[in-house]
Amino acid sequence: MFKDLDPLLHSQLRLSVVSLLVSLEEADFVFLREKTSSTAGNLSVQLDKLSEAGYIEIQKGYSGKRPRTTCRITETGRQAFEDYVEALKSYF
Amino acid sequence: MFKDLDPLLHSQLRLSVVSLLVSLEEADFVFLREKTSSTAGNLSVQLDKLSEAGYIEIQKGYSGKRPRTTCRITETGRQAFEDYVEALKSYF
DNA sequence: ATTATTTGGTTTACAATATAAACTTATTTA
DNA sequence: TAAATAAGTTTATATTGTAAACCAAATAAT
Repeated sequence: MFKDLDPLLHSQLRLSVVSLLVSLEEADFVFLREKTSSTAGNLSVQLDKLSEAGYIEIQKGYSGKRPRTTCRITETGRQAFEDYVEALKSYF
Repeated sequence: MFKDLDPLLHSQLRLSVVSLLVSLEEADFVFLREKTSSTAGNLSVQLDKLSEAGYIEIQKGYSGKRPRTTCRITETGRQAFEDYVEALKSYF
């Protein structure tokens, strides 16, 4: 009847992040924080979860002297997003 | 950028219930429990929340001698569902 | 030169949620 | 009349989501 919704994506902030990464391929922490209007703390936690699940890859580097965390979606993450969108359709 | 998702509907079970009620107009507790594959306890709690928010109306009556709880969606609930679907589009 | 502020985060503590287990009350069935 | 089933509700627990507090480094102000 209703398809299960991946709990990892069924969260406003994580869904926003993945949604952005699906089209952008790469985005840094500050960009994501601004686009999602989230706090840094919350974003940090949610990025870790997505990373833990293998949905995104996180690279910590530097932009000049300032730290710069960049994220990109993985194939797993892209697939999960597609599945999520598909599953949602069963509710409408 | 991303529209806020009504937390009351952004829950698999509550969304399932509202989704059913939007097209069915009326459904009883047992029907909802079966269609959503939920436990009675969980369903009971979530129905209360939807009712509390004015998204559904709950009527407790009898079918013969057995108790029968029937639910129907309210105009508020129907509108909230539409808004939720609309908001979701901003993520895709 | 030292102090204060900003930047880019992470950790942690707390509040809210979701969920199932346990319970209740009434009704059949054995 | 005892056991099982039905239809829920209540309550306890585990999981989440979130922001506040924190930290380290860089830049700006005095």
